[in-house]
Amino acid sequence: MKTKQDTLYVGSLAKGLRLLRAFDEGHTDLSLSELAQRTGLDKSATQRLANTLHVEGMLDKDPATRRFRPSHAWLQLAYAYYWSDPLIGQAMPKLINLSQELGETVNLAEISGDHIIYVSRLPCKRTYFAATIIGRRLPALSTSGGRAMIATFPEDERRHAIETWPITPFTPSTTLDRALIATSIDDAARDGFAVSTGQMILNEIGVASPIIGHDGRACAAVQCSVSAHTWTRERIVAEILPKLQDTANAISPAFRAHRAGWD
Amino acid sequence: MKTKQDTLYVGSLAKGLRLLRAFDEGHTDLSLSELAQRTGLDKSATQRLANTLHVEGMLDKDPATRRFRPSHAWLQLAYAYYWSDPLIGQAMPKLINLSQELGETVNLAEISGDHIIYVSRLPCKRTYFAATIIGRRLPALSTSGGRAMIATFPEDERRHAIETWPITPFTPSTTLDRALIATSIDDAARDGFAVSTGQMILNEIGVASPIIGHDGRACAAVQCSVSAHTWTRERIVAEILPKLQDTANAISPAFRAHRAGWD
DNA sequence: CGTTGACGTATCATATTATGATACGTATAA
DNA sequence: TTATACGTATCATAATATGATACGTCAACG
Repeated sequence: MKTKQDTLYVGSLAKGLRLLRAFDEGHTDLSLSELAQRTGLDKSATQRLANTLHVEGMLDKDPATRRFRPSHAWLQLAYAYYWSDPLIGQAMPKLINLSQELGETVNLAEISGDHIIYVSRLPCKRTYFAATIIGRRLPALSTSGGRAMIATFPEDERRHAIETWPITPFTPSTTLDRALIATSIDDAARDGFAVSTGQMILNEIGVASPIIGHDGRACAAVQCSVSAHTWTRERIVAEILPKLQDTANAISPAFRAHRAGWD
Repeated sequence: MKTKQDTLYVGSLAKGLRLLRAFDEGHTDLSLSELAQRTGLDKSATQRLANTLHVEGMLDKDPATRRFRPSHAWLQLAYAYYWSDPLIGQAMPKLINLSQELGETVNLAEISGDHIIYVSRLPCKRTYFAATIIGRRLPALSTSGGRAMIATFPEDERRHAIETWPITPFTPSTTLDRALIATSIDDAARDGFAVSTGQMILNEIGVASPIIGHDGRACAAVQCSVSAHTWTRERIVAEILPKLQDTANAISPAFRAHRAGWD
């Protein structure tokens, strides 16, 4: 990996990207000062970079409050991403079928370092907002999708992930004990699917089945989230799992040959 | 608007953004040379900027082919966008209900200059890929959503849009005659909804109802696309339209007070 | 098998370009 | 009114991006 003092490294561009990344769920619109504060850049630099992003259409600016916001261009980037990811095109029609058959929310998650990221979501029921939008990153160890994927890794990688990947306590019932997670992943390796309960929000049950890539490793998972108020683990395994696994298995072969070793 | 030779304009950042925008549906992964060609930058600049984007995690790079691809970070930007757009949070639960009631694909479109952009899509049926992913921009005049929105504009703006906004012939039946489009928009102004047939793909009927913002102007629309093989205009008006309009009308008041004059 | 060309990579002297301290104008609150 | 915080504008300085150039590798071709 290149160091940041390299002659092949353009500092101004990197700083501009920091402005973009300053926006997140807790920071939906930012003033110039807030932007400077969050990026650690000084006021002048922030001013110039923010203005550039505004002129280039990457940031909207409220003329009254002078606050900046992500622009529609951010969605256009997502659009380009969707075309570039070979998995999406293969998976989308099958996911639509699945969500119609189940009548429950269906997600497609990919591994992204030690997190999973939701790349497609088909909400069928009212849930909390964050569960309805794409691009959300969650610690892989705390999600059914992440566990389903890790379960397909070779022994040493799997152990390394279980021991070192991050866990954030989202709810009181988020599993912090890595031994318990190891058990859950062992189960997933044996059964071919993973389950998580109450990891991200209370009374939520997630079940996921891996999409196997070119080398036997999963790089994605089909996942389904249901409420513990209306579902039991037994009913999930009986009614949801078969169709979920069929879908994941149908996507896997279509996906092979694509996506070798991008880093 | 600032000129590009301003001291408040950081050229390197703008050039970096051009690399990002070089990716689209027809260009899912690009080599260094292709990147240089598409951006008009010389080889050295492209090399440095692409390397920076790679180091910063904005571009993935295939170690074998040395080709660049959008990274998961592009979806994270979309995630941030969703939180920042006040309309989304209001609309999402209502859109989910609507799609469940109708059993047909439901979209949320916003106006973006002279185009519309799909910010949320809830596909229920198998359709072509581009119709299932967010961030797609289409000429406003050729879409039911765009027409529904334009119909809410004051007379002069409406006429200006009809006369000057772009039209791209996507299908043989795309309406190129602006007088016909004017009629369609007049109808929409009278009826409170707009219809389009075969504009983007053949045998597709779109129907849309505007979401009215703070000043009586629409800045978004709820839209539904169905197949002409299974639907007639009459049945659409009878069965789909009432629920579609209810949804749009339910979103409008919740949305007011937000989103003043961002540019 | 050697040649050619296309491409990705690396280097470096030059001056273009970003820098950030500073000062100004304005709105809000004390 | 005064004080404070913020967005905006300017400018001399030097840090940083520039792009011409050269090198290494691979594949196609004669």
